[in-house]
Amino acid sequence: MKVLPTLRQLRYLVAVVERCHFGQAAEACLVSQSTLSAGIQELEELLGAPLLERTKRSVVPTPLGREIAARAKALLTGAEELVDAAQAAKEPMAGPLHLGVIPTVGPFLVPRAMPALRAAFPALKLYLREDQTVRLLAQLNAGELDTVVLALPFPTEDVETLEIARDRFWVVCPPGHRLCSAQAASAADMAPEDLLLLEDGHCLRDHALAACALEGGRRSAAFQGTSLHTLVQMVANGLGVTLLPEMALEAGILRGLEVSALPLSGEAPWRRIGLAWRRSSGRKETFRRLAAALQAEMEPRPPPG
Amino acid sequence: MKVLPTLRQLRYLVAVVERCHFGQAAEACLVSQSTLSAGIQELEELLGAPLLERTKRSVVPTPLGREIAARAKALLTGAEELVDAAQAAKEPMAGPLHLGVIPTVGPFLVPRAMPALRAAFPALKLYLREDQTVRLLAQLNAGELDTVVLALPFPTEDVETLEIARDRFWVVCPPGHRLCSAQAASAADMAPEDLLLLEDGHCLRDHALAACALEGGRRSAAFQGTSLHTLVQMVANGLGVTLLPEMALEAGILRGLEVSALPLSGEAPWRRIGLAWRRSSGRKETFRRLAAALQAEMEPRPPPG
DNA sequence: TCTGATCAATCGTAAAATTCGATTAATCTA
DNA sequence: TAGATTAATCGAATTTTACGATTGATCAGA
Repeated sequence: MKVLPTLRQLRYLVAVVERCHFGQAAEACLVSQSTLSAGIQELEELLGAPLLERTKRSVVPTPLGREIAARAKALLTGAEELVDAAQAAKEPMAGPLHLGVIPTVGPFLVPRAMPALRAAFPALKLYLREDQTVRLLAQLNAGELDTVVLALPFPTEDVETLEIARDRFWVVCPPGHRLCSAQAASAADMAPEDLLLLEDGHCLRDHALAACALEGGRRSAAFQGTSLHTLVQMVANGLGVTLLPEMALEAGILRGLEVSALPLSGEAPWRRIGLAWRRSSGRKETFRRLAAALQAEMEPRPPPG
Repeated sequence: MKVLPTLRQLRYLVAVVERCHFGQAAEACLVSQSTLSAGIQELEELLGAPLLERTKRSVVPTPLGREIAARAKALLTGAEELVDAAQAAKEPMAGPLHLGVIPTVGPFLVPRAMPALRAAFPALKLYLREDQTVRLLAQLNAGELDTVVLALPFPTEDVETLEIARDRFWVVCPPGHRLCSAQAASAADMAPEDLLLLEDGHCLRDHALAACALEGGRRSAAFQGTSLHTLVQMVANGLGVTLLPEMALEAGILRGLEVSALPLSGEAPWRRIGLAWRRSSGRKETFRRLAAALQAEMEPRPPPG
């Protein structure tokens, strides 16, 4: 049987490699600097190789140290997931849960669903974080988030998802615009328009373009907004038309504005919203129930004005 | 920061779940029964849930216990790989290495390549194990094997491979057979023959059939042999023809027998032999060098008689 | 129904480890 | 050069870990 390092030692290493500083690492690990120093040395002795380069006032991990630290971090995440699995087996809907949401969903889903979630799962301590898809997924994989609400599909493996809503696109145009009179707008209708979209990085941009069967490459930065509210203002000022997700309309994003909205028609004129979590997570039952609750909460409502 | 179990506790749990017996598990862990018992209880207390059902003379893991044990085993494997990575970074070609080989390669590759491997890597302690592909892969993923020599492709992910040889198929037929006079045999030539193959489970069976563009379903069990030597004997007795890999011929499998051999022609009349290892392994450099050495050793030789 | 055997839990004690605070040695800054 | 910062080292206190012996429960066979 092989001699293994302890998770404690590995935690010390990860802390030091992340901070390049013994004192700060020790503080983060809630131990004294001498304890952490000794732990690192134990690990280096066990592995028979230097993991850190101590040179003139700065600590730098060796290439091997970086490699070992990465493996160590994965092990620590796995150990946490193991504990989560035990906890969730007893009480799936209890304890802290770090939930990420993309910016084109968060402001509309959170106010709408949170009260019901709080009522249904009073023991669940929900910590919310809003960011773009790629960053949320990075945090998910780093174990900093437990689960994420985002638009499907997205480019990552090692993740499981459940769909919680289909969010129809609506075309929003200024008063008097040629599309206003129609019952719906087709993808073909959109091609000649000045289409206002969010800046790069927002998945809504790509999904909106896809729903219209359009390419995004040629669109200039001048037509990019930083939030859906900004886009609506630009439409109201006659700069063009935009596509908004139905949940934004249902949240009243057009209230008090002189613009018209009509549903997008076509093959699949919506984006799919889903809940995602690490394949290795220990709380899948928690996420399934959370997804079911979100799905119920996001059921389509009477069509928005 | 979450309180984590120790790897020691997890190792105890895995040992008990695998054996359903405290005493035997303690022996396997090289600790006393009381120590192991205490360790398990610590773990159950930490996780706040029973992992084992102690009932009348027998120990059975609870569903949660099984789940936790599976996760624990993965963590332990990961920790071993971490140690391997450190060791291999210092000396890639040193230490114990558990190598699996499929039965249609082992008897021909091992005698041929071992002496050179021993000479090239004297510090490498090679432990060999011969079994069929699926079992080798199971053992590879369980961490019981470090690397495996098998035929490509095979149905598994989480594994990296390098090709080490292309092993041509030869048609072996009894003296006076209609094919004997030809320079080579095509896939079409094989269709009407009584083709003798290994029994199910040997990947050589499937790859040989594929090289002839034939289906395996209709072949009866009566035409199945348990080893390549058996097949050759059956051919010598006039029961049909067979396909042998070139490395078997080079090893002299036909010596002293009244049979003829001619190369198979066609699109890809060979099987590909490769070295495989866990994607998460810490000894990739070791495997790359081993694959290179095996490849050099298995270079085609002057065509066999 | 007893008896001996088996098995996991428990207990008390010895050994080993972990931790901390204080100190040291080295390096950098003012 | 004095002071500040940082990681390593040391010694002592504490905690953890391990062991052997024992207990209590269950089972098999007489």
